[in-house]
Amino acid sequence: MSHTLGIRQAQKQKTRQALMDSALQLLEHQSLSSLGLREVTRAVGMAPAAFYRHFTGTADLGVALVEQALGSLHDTIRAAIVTTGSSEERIDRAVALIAAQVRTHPAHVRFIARERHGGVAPVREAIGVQLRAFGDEVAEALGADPESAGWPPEDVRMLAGVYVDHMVMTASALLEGDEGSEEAVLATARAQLRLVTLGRHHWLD
Amino acid sequence: MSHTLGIRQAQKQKTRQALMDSALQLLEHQSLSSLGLREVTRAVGMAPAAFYRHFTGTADLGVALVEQALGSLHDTIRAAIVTTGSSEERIDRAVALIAAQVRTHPAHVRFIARERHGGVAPVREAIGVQLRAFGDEVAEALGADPESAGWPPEDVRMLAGVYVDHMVMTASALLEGDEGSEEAVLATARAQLRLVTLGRHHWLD
DNA sequence: GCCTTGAGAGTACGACTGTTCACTGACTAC
DNA sequence: GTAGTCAGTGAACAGTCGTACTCTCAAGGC
Repeated sequence: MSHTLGIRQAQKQKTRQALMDSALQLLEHQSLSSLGLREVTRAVGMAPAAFYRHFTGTADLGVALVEQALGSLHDTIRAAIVTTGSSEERIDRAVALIAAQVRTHPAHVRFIARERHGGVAPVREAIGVQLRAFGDEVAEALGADPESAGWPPEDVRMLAGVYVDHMVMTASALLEGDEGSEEAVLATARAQLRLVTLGRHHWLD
Repeated sequence: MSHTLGIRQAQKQKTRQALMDSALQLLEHQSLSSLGLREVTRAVGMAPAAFYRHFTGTADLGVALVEQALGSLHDTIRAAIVTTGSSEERIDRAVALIAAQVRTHPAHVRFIARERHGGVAPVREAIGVQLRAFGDEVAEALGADPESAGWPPEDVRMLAGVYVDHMVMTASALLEGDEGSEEAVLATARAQLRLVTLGRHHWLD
């Protein structure tokens, strides 16, 4: 599949990426429904009309951004679930993973948090699909865990939903707080996961 | 304090409310950062310049909407926490309360969910203040509960945060799903609360 | 090597935006 | 009763917006 693509295609993908990067930067201080097509092209330094060579409109660009922000995260998350160790260690690793993701890709995280309930329906839908996919994958991983033996599948899926929601909440909490409060947010996140883990241990009592 | 206010002031408050109502309606399909001042006045049927008699801009209007959407909810939530009964009964009542709130004021709930991480900083801040106040109030109510005896205050506050976050998540989940999936969302919400309650029982083990 | 393709430039269009200003006329204080 | 206050009007301002059009010219297929 990785056949070398021509100079032309390569250049097109490059400017497409430039459009997405500039858009992501502009979205730091506004939401997608107010992002102008001209605004993006101006930031990249090209004519407005050229935008249409890559996207049908800003909504389309938003969907592409969702793909980029969440598409590559599936394997990472799946791997995080199946790590071994005590509950405490696994919680630490999961929270550290979220913190790392927020630190390395803050703009992507902000975009997802902002547009998850934002005003652009296709983008909302795309994020919903991705998060539901995360939930399914986490549920599958949890189902394989011996601790989930005897659990009804819908309860496993419910628990997976808690983990995914908590991940999103923690990520956006990290963005909102000033950088000094990072450790406090992470400590709360760990405590919350401990609470859930405790409930999980006694679910079938 | 309830001294009859003149015809003039009454009329002003009336149009102010009309502006807020129209804005809320327009915000059903877009976010605040893309809401135009002219758009709102057009919906109300008055001249654009008159807007400034009531708000300094759309951000100011948004903050007023936050106040209206969440300001009156404090007593309701506080009352919901202190109800008696078994854990199961209390969970049912809490979830029913959320469902009722979403059913009676869907536009307000959508606005809060959308702008909580939206592109307008003052509005984000106002929502954050209100939700933190909810958390504090819930924490205070939880602290009075005999079940929380021996809990460190920060753990009580953490638990309160879980409840508030869960409330917001459930509310927005109700909005996203089609009306047929309401009972499924509520069932999941109840299960999640049961999980947290279970963890709560064993927190000090 | 030539012919086709297509990314991007440049220009122009009408519609819409936030903000200002002088104004009107119903209410209110005295 | 009269003078002043002030919510709302209507016109005008300079910008910005999305979109359509023709044009250019480097890359790629044959």
